Amino acid sequence: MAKANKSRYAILGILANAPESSGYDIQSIMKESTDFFWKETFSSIYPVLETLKKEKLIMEIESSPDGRKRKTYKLSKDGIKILQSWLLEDVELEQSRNELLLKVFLGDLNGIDSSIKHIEIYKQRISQRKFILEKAKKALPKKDPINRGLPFWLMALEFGLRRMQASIEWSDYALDTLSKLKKEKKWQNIQ
Amino acid sequence: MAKANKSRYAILGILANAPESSGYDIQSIMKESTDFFWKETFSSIYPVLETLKKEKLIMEIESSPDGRKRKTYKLSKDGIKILQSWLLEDVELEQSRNELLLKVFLGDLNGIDSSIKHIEIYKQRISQRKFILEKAKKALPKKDPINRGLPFWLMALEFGLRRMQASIEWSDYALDTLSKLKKEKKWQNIQ
DNA sequence: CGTCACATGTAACTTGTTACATGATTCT
DNA sequence: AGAATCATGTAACAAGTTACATGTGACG
Repeated sequence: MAKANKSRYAILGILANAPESSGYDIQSIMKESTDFFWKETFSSIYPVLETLKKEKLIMEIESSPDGRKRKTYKLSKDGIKILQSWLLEDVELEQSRNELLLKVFLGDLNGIDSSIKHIEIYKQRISQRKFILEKAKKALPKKDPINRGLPFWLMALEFGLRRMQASIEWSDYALDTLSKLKKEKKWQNIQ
Repeated sequence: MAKANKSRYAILGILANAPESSGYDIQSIMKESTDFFWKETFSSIYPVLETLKKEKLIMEIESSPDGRKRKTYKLSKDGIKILQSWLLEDVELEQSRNELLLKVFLGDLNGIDSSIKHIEIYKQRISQRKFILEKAKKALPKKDPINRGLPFWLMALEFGLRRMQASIEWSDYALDTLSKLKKEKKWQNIQ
């Protein structure tokens, strides 16, 4: 079976929660919410929006010309149906590549210092992201107190936070292991 | 800049550690070791091998015709250089999509039971994978006691184990949250 | 004799990314 | 006036996946 186009469901999903959004809005909303587990670029959003319109899963809303030329959309009944049936389908487990791990795995080809550097940078970046997510979590309940989707967003957030925490702890363990290895002379001066 | 072809480095890396491997071997080795963070299919391995040969980064080894027709390869000096300089380059942080989280995030569109089901399946699958990884970890030191790459592989393994553990714990938390939500009547019978 | 593991590849397709291209409005 | 943000798109390219296609050797 051909790979399913999942961008469309993400876009339908955003549109379901935030009708009268434009392509630009969709990207902004994703940046504020789904960014750490799902991103779309304009180059994918606009064509998908076009396709969805042709398939009558979304409808363009006539906008009062309030200045900017925006095209805004909302879901059609078919769109809701399609989205909901996708939500019911079993999840395909993501099988992503992890370049850091590949480099760590091949670390013996390259000297320990290089691995240490990679992991330090990695730890820093993840910590930054975690910080941003923590801020988002704190801001959340005030921002949108009666939003039905709130507990679901929190759950997703929590997933990110816990995984990031695990990654940070792993970084510390790995850095520790590497510095011990480095002290054992046999690991030094490898090229 | 165009996206770098990373398959080539993974393949070079395997070949560096296991010279005289064939495309088939490379896939088997990856299946046994890098599988949880890096996979290649035959459809990518064979063409990449061909390209690498043309670029003189690997060389085909004349094999004694010991029955099966296999093409085996080893790195050239240039191949080693290219691989090592890639290993030194900063890691590009993976930004993968997580379909489960997208469905969790949009959970309010679809009733709680669906989310529960997704997460239960997810937890099961991750637990299975973790079990496999744990077995690999236990088997490791006996299998290859003087392998220089061993501590690096262990580090990668440990990353997988910790992340999976975090995912499992998150699953429990999420299932708990959902079952509480479900008890609050207001969340029931949503369509 | 049949099946599993070994073994190598091609073709078609989907998808996503990067770079390119353009222009309006709001804010300072 | 200039910068930032709003706003929408196209074109070219790279990469990976699935399905297709074929054949051998070992083992029970």
